[in-house]
Amino acid sequence: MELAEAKKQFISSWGAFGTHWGINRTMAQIHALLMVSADPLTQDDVMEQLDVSRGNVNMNMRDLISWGLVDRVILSGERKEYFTAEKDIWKVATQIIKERKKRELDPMLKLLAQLENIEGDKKDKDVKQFVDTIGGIRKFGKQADQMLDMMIKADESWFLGGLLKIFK
Amino acid sequence: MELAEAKKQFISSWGAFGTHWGINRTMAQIHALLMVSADPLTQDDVMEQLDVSRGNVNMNMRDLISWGLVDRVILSGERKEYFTAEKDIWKVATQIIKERKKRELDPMLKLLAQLENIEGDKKDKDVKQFVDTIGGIRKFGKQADQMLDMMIKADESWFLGGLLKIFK
DNA sequence: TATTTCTTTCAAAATATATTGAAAGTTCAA
DNA sequence: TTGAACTTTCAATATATTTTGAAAGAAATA
Repeated sequence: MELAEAKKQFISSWGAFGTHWGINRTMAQIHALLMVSADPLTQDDVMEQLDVSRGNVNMNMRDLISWGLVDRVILSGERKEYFTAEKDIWKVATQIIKERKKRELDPMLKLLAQLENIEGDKKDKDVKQFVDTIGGIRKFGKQADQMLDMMIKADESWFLGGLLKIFK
Repeated sequence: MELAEAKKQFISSWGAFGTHWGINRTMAQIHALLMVSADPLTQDDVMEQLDVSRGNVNMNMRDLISWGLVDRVILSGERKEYFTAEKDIWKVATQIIKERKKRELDPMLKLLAQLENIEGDKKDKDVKQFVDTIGGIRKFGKQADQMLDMMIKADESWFLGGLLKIFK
């Protein structure tokens, strides 16, 4: 397979993959394109290579920056802005974990804590089932939260090397 | 807060949460409803409590069953079908991991393996960047795959108790 | 077998999400 | 300043996804 063809396939698959995880296709594709590009790209480069509009690129690029996955780069002597993506996948993963935790897990845990304190007879089977389910989810969520915090602080070699031995 | 109000809030939040992870709102809400219901429910129960149509309930219920998160239950002497959800959140999580791995991670790893074998001069910086990025993602994906396999096989107490000590 | 009860299907409609592109905004060099 | 080069915004449009509901299908009962 040629480089150009392989790039296309990767970008397309990364886009489809993203849609299964609540990320819009174009955003995932821009991310994929930047990850496999050796040099920073301009908005026009991205527009051309992915065949999408200027506004689309601009908005999704901003979103990627807010996720901490893409950076603006100013090349000296150049007027245009360039964009580049973190290519170390461990850093990408921990960054995504960090953001999703902040945006989704933490608020969910907050809500669950509130819901656990409902009024009503704990002997009632409906009340009991509710409290048990919410309690179980919350306990699990808290453990996950701690585990993810540790992943964020750890470094890649820990994940690649050490972890497996521990699990055996 | 009353039980009814708390249930509503949980169902609504679980639905919103789902949409951030590529799961449609109604499917997530049905799942939430069944998780906090002490007894199995019929399609009509779900239609009424979530205020959605019969067809919608039917299709999403089928989907939940295919994910292994909901089971059909026949109550003896009853004509109607009932539905119930697994309430142990550890089992829910491992089931979701198992399915997503099969549906998404495994095919992605297969593709990455193909993409790594591109033709072209490895000295070329574009070729090099592509191969490096794809290789890094693949290596990471394989480790994640193994780690998730172990989680699937492990039991909840391992996650709740043992893991944390290991991480220190 | 006919009738009732319940389940499934799927085309059409409704809704939600993503995309476009032109206009407005900004920055910088001359 | 002016205007060329570049970026951002956002209402309108297009696309994708979800939902509805009525009709068809199945299964149990009389």
